Amino acid sequence: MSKDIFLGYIKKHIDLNENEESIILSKIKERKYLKNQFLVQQGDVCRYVVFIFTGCVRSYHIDDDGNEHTVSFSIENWWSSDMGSFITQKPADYNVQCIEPTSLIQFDSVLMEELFKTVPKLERFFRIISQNALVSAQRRVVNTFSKTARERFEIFREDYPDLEQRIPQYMIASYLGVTKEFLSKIKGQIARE
Amino acid sequence: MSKDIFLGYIKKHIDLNENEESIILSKIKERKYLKNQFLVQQGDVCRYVVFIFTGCVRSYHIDDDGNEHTVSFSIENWWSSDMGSFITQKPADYNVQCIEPTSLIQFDSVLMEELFKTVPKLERFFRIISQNALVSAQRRVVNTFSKTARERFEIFREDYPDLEQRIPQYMIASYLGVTKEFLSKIKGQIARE
DNA sequence: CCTATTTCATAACCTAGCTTATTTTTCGTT
DNA sequence: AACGAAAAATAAGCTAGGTTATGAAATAGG
Repeated sequence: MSKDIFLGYIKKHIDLNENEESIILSKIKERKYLKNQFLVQQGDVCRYVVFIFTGCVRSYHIDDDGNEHTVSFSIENWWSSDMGSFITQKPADYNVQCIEPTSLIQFDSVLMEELFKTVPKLERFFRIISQNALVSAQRRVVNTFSKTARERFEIFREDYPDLEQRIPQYMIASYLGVTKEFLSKIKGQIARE
Repeated sequence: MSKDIFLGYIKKHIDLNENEESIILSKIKERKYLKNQFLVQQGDVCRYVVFIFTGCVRSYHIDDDGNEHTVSFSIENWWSSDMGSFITQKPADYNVQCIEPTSLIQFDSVLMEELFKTVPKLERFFRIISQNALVSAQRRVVNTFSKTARERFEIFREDYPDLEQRIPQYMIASYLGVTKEFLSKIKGQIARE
């Protein structure tokens, strides 16, 4: 059952006894979204952190010129949220949108604080998760500066194996920080080799 | 005294009783570095997370072409480390180097785990710190894609008020993701307005 | 105080990646 | 199956930012 996958994921990082497990399960909610539905919209306050069972979710920012910039893709057994908005409860900088039908587990921000009080170990869990996310965000900054668009595309393919087949190309371009036209050119180049 | 500043900083995020304070103080070490000394060198394992009292520290990666890319500057009352190396105890991706004489507090990775056991609240503290750092790293990715170099320079000036006067310009360029020549051009432009 | 080294400015030329536009392909809907 | 809309390919011309080179100014040591 899907909640076992979820607890299993947490237990990779911290130990939980049965009591703690049931407290956690009582505070979370399983939920399904259709393709294109939003978990958060830029400007709204983000109320949830989610853990994804199946499907795929994209976080992206729309800038003043109307261009989209993808912050992350989240797939099976990954987390997603607008963390800044979630922790401050201020308006979100990002849209978080399903690009496939998605089933997931939801952590409400209020219930999350309660959960931290009753199961303080979860602080450790989210510390570890957050540190890992920080490390990869920093690596992405460096890659953006030190690698060409083509190299970043190849890194994307390694980081997200076969996600390329599941999502439109313009989203990949907006993740790499190039235009869709230029990504198309890169693919042409690669194909011709 | 400087350790009070340090505890005060922690107490902005979590409450500590006197006992907890003294446990923390017993596990940390105050230390001074000279200008240009390294806290970590790329390839070594990072053993410390540090909290800076005075001075300034820069984290940067040297890529395969020998170019430097600055990940972050850390000044008074900020944290610094190669987080990826620190938590995995694998070789560091970054150099962490003092660009001024610096006095700081050091958390050793082994003592840190002990500290988490005796003062579990600290998990919460580092969760919050890490989430904040994550949020700003993600914002930096988006800015890199959505803003011009000049706009990023202006954001740098806001994010790090008057740091510009303290450090060489080529380091700022490597933080913005441009060459020092181009940053010099930008400054010329701004001056001419 | 003087010298050597590092840093900064400027400028000419070059290229990765952007813009705009057109055509083709794919996909969702009826 | 067939239509319209979204996505992808391709290409010509353009620009933000890189490269290379040279000289001037600031710093650090001795």
